Amino acid sequence: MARVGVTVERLVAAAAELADEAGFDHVSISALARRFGVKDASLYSHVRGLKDLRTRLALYAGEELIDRIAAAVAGRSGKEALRAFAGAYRDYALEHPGRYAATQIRMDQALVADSPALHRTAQITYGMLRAYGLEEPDLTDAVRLLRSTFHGYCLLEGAGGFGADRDVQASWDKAVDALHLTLAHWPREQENDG
Amino acid sequence: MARVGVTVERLVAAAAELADEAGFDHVSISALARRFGVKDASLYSHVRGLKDLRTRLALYAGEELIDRIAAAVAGRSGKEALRAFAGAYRDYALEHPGRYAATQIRMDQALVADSPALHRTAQITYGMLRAYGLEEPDLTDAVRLLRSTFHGYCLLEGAGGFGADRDVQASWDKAVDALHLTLAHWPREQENDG
DNA sequence: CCCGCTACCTAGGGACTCTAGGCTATGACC
DNA sequence: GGTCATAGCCTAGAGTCCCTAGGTAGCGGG
Repeated sequence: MARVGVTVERLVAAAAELADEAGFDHVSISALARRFGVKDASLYSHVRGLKDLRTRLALYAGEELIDRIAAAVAGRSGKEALRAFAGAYRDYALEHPGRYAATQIRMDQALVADSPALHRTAQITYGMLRAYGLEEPDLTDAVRLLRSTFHGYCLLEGAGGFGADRDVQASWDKAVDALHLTLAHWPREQENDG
Repeated sequence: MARVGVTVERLVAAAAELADEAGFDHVSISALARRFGVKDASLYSHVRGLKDLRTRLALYAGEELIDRIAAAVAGRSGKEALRAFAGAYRDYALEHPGRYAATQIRMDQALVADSPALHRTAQITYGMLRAYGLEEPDLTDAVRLLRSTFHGYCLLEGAGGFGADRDVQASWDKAVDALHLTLAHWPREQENDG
């Protein structure tokens, strides 16, 4: 009985490929087993089950994503940093739709809390915003706005939600410009008279 | 053999409830059949299959959502309209997470094209933005930015993605204020020098 | 009244998750 | 170089789900 050499690492890497090829919700134990030429049941000695596999994939993808963002942002600040952040984010989401989808699943709060990727993400995002001179709670509000916009944009674009006859890259650039202005002129309380 | 009286309408309504209770991806033919006290196979005379059911649910939820938004926006303009739009959007997403998730699935392009809800959505959104005096392609860019931000915010909030110790409602209000300023001072080409 | 349609049924195939329990190749230790 | 533990793979089987094919019961219209 030849041993194929399945390990958790190879399993997660294969799951990542499979996610990008077939979509995140097509990542299944049996599909993965097929890919390794092995029976379903064999994978349960490496991974606790489908949920466990998907969680591992999510953490893996989250780390890849923040690595790319960190590399892009390094040495830049202000608008340059924002553009680099946004570009790296969107590129990853479009290049790796399955992995990106994986980063969005709801995980055990315990797992999320002590994930180093999450900490790095927060650190880098807050660091980037430092140039705009915001203070709490505006800082948190701004982070939420940025994350939401990036996330929503990539999801909608990936889902083919932008049907209009307008170049998406140009639209995205404009959105980033607009966000930059928003951050630079963040609404103060006295302006909040709408 | 007592007839329960299953119809497409009752099926979709039950699917909507089930989606909100158990999550969109727990909407299944068999769960629905159980709910009606009927065998799985019986539903296939009302609905072509799971995909068909989900598509119907998506269109149903999309119409509910735009109805709410239209009612909220009616008679308002500018910042008032933006706030009403945003509020109705987020309220729906939070009250009906399953239905909201349903609106985000990828559907047959043919079905999307002649969905009245989609047309109304576009109409109302562009109408709301008219107050800001934008012209194409800025108008489309602005619509995309708004949709992305609203969508991303609701998804992240719904998924428990906002862990920081800051009131989400206040954060949301601030984001809407920021978007208003963004629309009011939309970046022109000559400012795009960063 | 019975004919046809519709609403429901049984039966069954195929895919997937997961558990229980068994065999074997591999590497460590005597 | 034997033997032993364990890790890596297996078969078998239960349970869930989607979906098809073909059969039957209730209900309204001629």
